[in-house]
Amino acid sequence: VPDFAEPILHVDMDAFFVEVERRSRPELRGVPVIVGGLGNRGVVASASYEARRFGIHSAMPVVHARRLCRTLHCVPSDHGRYHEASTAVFEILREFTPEVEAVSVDEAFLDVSGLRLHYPDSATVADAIRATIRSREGLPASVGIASNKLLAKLASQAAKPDGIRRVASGDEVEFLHPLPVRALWGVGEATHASLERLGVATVGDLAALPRDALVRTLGRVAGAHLWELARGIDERPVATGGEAKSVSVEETFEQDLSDAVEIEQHLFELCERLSARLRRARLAGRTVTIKVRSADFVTATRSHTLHAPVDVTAALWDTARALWGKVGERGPIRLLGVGVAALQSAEEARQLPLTGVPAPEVIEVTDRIKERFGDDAVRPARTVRRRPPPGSERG
DNA sequence: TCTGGGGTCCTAGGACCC
DNA sequence: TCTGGGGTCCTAGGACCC
Repeated sequence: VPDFAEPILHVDMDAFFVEVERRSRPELRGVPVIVGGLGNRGVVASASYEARRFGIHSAMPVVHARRLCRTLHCVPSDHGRYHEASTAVFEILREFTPEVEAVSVDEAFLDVSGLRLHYPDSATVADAIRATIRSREGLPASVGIASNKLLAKLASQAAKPDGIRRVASGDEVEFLHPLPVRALWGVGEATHASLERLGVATVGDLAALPRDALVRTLGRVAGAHLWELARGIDERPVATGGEAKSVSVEETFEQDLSDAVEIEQHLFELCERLSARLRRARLAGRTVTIKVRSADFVTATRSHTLHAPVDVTAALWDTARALWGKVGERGPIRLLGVGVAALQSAEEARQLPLTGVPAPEVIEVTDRIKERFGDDAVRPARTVRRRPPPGSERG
């Protein structure tokens, strides 16, 4: 049996968060909908195709989207549900082949070479995948089919919404060269601006540039990579597995924070959330980073690498507080974040004894209480606000 | 219009080591 | 007095992705 000529599939869920909401809320079908943060600083996370016709797109501030479409339905994000739906979709993909690379919560590459004894071609596999996701999960997916990841990804974009598109071997350059350079993986706003200055608008223009010129303007790795992509060359394999390299939490405040005590309380709460996520994932890490964005949107990071990996709040907090002291005065704060990198599994990372760290039994018990009754069920006294929240009687 | 949250990877300089 | 070559690790920032 000959190999498939186009063995790589890119499966991309259409308006994923919106479609998950629509399963349980029929009134959202066929109308302009966005899912996103609904606070005054929220942005669009997912927009229905009806909403996109108004010029609405991901990452756009919600207030702006509302102005573009008077009848827009705005739904607050519920990441727990999207995560569940994502798990179900990935289970379906892995029923077809174990060669699945998760790109994000709603996107994956598949190498379906191994199915050549069971299907006449990879397009038939793609049809079966789409039909299964539709019937079992009630969700639309688009699939791009090609000889490599770059082209499969671009093909799925061309297939959207709820479609399928194959780039036949031999037709790669014909498909690729008319596309705008911005469509290429790795060409963002900054690279696009640099390329525009070189007179590059399409992928075809890019392919006409000498390799040296690209490496000079974009750097060694990015330049060389882009030069190959412009020719349709992409030998990156579909990589399964892929362990997390960092874990982080961050929060943009409804109003910028100026009060030092309040800032420290938020930083502490972030350490708590991060610690809970690390332990749930059975991970610990050595490099702690804090992120601070001031009112003018300028972002600074400070990081410190410890001798031993940590996962408990107290250890994260000790380091985060010391890093906060290194940031210096920068006026009102818009965002705070805490992250951990240089990860190891918690089992191999036996922690050194640290002062102020609660006994393992205490941590285990509070984790179990939170699993059962929610994250707010047990909290350190430090995270209790000094002023009562609006509407509460005693605080 | 005014810019979320969670990630990955690259670059560049400095410290440090052989 | 003038001071190599190469490697790793750490830190800060930035581009990019969904």
